[in-house]
Amino acid sequence: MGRAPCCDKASVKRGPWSPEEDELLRSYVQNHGTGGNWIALPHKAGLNRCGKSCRLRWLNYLRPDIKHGGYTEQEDRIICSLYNSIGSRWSIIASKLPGRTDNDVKNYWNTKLKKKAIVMHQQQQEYYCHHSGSAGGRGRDRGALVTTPPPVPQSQCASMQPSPASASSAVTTASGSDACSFGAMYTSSTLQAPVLERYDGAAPAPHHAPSLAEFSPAPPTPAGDANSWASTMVLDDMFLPELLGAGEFFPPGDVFGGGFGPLLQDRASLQELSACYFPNAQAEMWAAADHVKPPAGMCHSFT
DNA sequence: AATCAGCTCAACCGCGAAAGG
DNA sequence: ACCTTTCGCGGTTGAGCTGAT
Repeated sequence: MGRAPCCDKASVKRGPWSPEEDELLRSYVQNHGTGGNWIALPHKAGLNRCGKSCRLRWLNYLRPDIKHGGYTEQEDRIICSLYNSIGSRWSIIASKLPGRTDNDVKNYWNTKLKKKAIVMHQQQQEYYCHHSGSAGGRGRDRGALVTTPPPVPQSQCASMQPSPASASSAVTTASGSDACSFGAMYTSSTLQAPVLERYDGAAPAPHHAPSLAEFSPAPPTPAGDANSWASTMVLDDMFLPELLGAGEFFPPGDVFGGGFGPLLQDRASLQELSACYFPNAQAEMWAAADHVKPPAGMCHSFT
């Protein structure tokens, strides 16, 4: 037997909201708040709507300070960076983007950003396929902890496992293309069987910023080109630790902490979030870097 | 002008988690 | 400890829009 519906779907209005309904809901919430009970709210507000529908309408559309459309390139990068790190945890991603809702971010990703990222990934895979003999050099000489995926032949793309990010989600429905796109970036299922490798090459120059040509699957493309943008976007995520200097908390080059670096307001949050979503990887890092101690009281604000 | 395909995004659905009795 | 109710989340759907043919 299935779960009882939250309301009688036959008797409540469904579909698009009218301006009158919007005004009713807006004025009620502004005057009375939600009262902590969305189920009872529509009746009190004089709306013939399901409580869940009211909640969704308020959160995604009527709430003040909501921004619609007009995503900046920085927001694009944040979304892609977080998606790489934690997968489709849209509420968390949206919480790092003031004025954006999880639904909005999710739609934006599904309709626009994903395509850009896939184009980038396809280029990158071609590169790895053609340079598989030197795959170990991916991490480059940065003295950094990085995940070290084996080169992924394009023919294996369809059968790839979900990325670690997707695996971290309770609802894992990553499509083959998604898994292919992002699994190949940070593969080897860090959550299930962490494989962290330390590269102990020559010490890098301080704040060494890898050039796109050094890592890119394709020759640098003209500025403004979509592929160039996509490549830069994801590559930034891998090297964000350097950009933000997160090495004090995380071993330099850590892709997990790095992805969140510029997004969180303080480094404690950065560390906390990383530990919550990648406990195995975090333990590895603590073990590998004796100057990093696991703090008490993890996962208060992100789970 | 008509038709079609692709895209966008608001809204819905169902599930797990959390809260409360 | 258990059950019920509610919340919050992520995936999916479909109506409307837009551009191509």
